[in-house]
Amino acid sequence: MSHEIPEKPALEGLEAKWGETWETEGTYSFDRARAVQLGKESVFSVDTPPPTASGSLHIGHVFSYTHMDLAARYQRLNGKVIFYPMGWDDNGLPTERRVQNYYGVRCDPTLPYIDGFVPPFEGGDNKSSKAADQVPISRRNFIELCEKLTVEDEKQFEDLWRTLGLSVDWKQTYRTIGDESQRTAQRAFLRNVKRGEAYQADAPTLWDVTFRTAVAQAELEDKEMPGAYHSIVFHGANGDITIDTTRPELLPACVALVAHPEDERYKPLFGTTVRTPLFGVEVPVMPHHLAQPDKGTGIAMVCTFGDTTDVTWWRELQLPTRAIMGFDGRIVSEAPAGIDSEEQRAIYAELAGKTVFSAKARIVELLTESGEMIGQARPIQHPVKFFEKGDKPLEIVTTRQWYISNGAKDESLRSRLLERGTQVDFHPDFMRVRYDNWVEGLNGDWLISRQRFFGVPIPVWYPLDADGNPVYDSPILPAEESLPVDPTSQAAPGYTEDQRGKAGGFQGELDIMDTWATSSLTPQIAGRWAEDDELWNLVFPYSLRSQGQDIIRTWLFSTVLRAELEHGQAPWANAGISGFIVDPDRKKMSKSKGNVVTPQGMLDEHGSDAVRYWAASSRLGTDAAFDPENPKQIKIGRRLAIKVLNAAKFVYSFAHTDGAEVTEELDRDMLRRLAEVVRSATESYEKFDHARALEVTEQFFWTFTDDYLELVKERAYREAGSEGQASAVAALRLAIDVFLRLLAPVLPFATEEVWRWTHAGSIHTSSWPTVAEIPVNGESNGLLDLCGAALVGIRGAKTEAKASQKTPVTHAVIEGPAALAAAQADLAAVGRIVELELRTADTVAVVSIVLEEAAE
RNA sequence: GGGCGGUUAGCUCAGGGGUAGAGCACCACAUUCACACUGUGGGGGUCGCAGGUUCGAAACCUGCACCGCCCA
Repeated sequence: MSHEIPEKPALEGLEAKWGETWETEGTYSFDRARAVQLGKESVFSVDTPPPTASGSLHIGHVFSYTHMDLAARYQRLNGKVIFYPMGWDDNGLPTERRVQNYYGVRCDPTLPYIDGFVPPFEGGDNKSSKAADQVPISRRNFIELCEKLTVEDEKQFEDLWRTLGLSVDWKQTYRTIGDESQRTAQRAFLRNVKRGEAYQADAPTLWDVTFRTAVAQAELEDKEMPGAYHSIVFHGANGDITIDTTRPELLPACVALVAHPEDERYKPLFGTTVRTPLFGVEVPVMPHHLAQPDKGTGIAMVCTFGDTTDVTWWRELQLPTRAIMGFDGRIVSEAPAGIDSEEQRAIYAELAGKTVFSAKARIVELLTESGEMIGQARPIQHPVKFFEKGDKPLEIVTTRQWYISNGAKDESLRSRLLERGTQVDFHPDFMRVRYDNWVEGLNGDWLISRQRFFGVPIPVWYPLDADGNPVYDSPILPAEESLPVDPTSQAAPGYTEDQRGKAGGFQGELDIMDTWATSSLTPQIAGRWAEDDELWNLVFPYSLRSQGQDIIRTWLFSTVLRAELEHGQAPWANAGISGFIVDPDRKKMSKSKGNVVTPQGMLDEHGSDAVRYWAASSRLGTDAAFDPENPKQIKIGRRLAIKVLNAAKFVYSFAHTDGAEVTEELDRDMLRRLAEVVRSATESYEKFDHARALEVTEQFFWTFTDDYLELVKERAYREAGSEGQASAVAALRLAIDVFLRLLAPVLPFATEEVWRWTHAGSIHTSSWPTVAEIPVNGESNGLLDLCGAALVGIRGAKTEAKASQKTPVTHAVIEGPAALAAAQADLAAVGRIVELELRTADTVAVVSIVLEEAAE
């Protein structure tokens, strides 16, 4: 049943109206039966980015998620069975931080659970508040709040995506903290362990002292920070040696001095030892190529650990460990090996318990008193490694952590990963280079354990020996059937809960997994890997991964890695990479600025089709400037959507003759042009070039309304079935039918509205237009363009005369190719020309035009 | 320091060896008969700079400058 054409069509309310209809009709549901029947080749599966359910969605999300939806909608119209799930990334640090601020609490795992706990407040301003003001609560209470808040966030996110018109199958949703995700993440991890791809190691680990957690390479960020060189004096057998350091507080952790092997100044010292100032610890002087002769005095002190170069020296020169940095970022109370005498211990005690900042100040005083520091500290700016979400510089501490091999130490794996990269079609292609660079630059395995609370538990236990010490080398693993498990609340297999923590018993792993360890498995989670083989085989490998360029090194890479380790193949055929949104002044849109205008506000104010048009007009991989004060592209999109409604309504107002043929030459030429647009738009969508498809469609649509529709409307107004009338109306209606489907991916609401005036079902489950369905196709004879040129001449003449376009013309002479004669009547009608004379010439020109005298 | 993109009209961008393009903005004109969230027309550019290839370069090559991003 078709709907009535409204008196005055409008965009307002279309989102709610059609969103509801699509939901009840199941327009975007994954049609599994059809997929099974037609086979995997018929399925177009999308690996969607689960947005972080911790803050708010911004305009950049709308941008890239629309790009993904355009591809899905095109493929759906093209007859594919679409598998288009949506997930929420709700585990991890961002959620913890948001919960802390929103409810004014913080997690203290040592506290007992409080039944019916009521947080001090709700709806904090989401700015970092002081830990001292937060109420400490148990891990279980904390996690309950995490779940409560993320469910609320996710509801809002879903509402926004529905308003935007994402053609997601809302029955296919998951949460990265949900049981299914935990089961998948733990299953994949267990298989990694069994194949030797996941392992534990005691290793220097980049450590964030604020969050008290280990940090992976992918989460690092360099920041330029002020620092200062301190010149301090070491004592050798043949005199003193001065070194420059920015970290004098690490002096007790000093294990060696290094200089470049070719550095003549220090060559004689290699192989000798020197004594550290204040502590008198004997350390070797050694050569290493990473020492920079031009930096400071050219000889550096190696501490365990000041920075990542120290780690390299420590490993390659096989130096001892004298760690002094605690997990809280304070100097540990016990002095390291080598500091043995009363006197030295007393000096060390002055530093113990101090923060890096205070320890530095005190040791400078001590060195100055002892005369072992030369001059004052000299301020410099230098890059310092930070956790990307952290506020304090990272420290390096030695801890036992879980790792997954990522090719950094395994050339065979690395080359396989590079190979997989070549098997994915990147859009645009140059984005592949970022993946390649990342893989080639990996220098450590993937650290996946995190000392946090809200995430997927690492599913292992450790047996305790007779002395009650954990035997890390023989972890106890759960059976896959028992997943998901939480080792902190469930007893290890073969043990009972009362053996927890007892000699001869077990202890559970406290750490959780890095959030990327879960989100790297989005294809497996959404496709129900190892749980629903039929579904899995239909959707994997996926057709498309869609994401932003900023997470190529994290999400894209880690997904390829997990797919390679688990399945030995690339996870997708295509990767569509969206650019990001920049301010009018070319800066990356910041939250503080971008949040002034919320996506929901944009959608409400301009309409979803208009916002989608804006996103669709940018190509993949291209950054888009966006000025919330003046959203030009959005307004243009809105105008297009309104034009679609009105043009269609106009066309449907003409008397229509069933089965009429398109006989008039002008009508036939318009259809030939339309066929060319269909061909071109199809080719563009096949290449994931939605912007090009939109451009060619839109351009011809305006030609269609401004020129063709004007040229034939007088003819179309005539009595039904009269000379040429039926031809015009048949051509108009066919063109609208085709245009609607060409524009449906970009303007799903306006096109659906119009489509239902004359069709029973949804436009979105109709079929993509083809050249074959247009009865006239082939090369255009140029008639429409000739008429367009003649129109410009006529209109120009009237504008020149400051006359209305409706002013009648008593006589006009138009030159042009002889073909123009085929449209003589239409030209005369649109120009209101009583007597139109055509003369043959190479180019179109209005030679003379005589306007009727004004009535008054 | 290495890599990747970019630099075309006031703005946002397309194009890509053969007469410089679109939309917006601007200016002028029109105005109730699909559309005022309107229609028509107009002005506006040494295509970042310097070399080279070519009959011909905005496009291809080389170098440089500047902007952005990624990695050291």
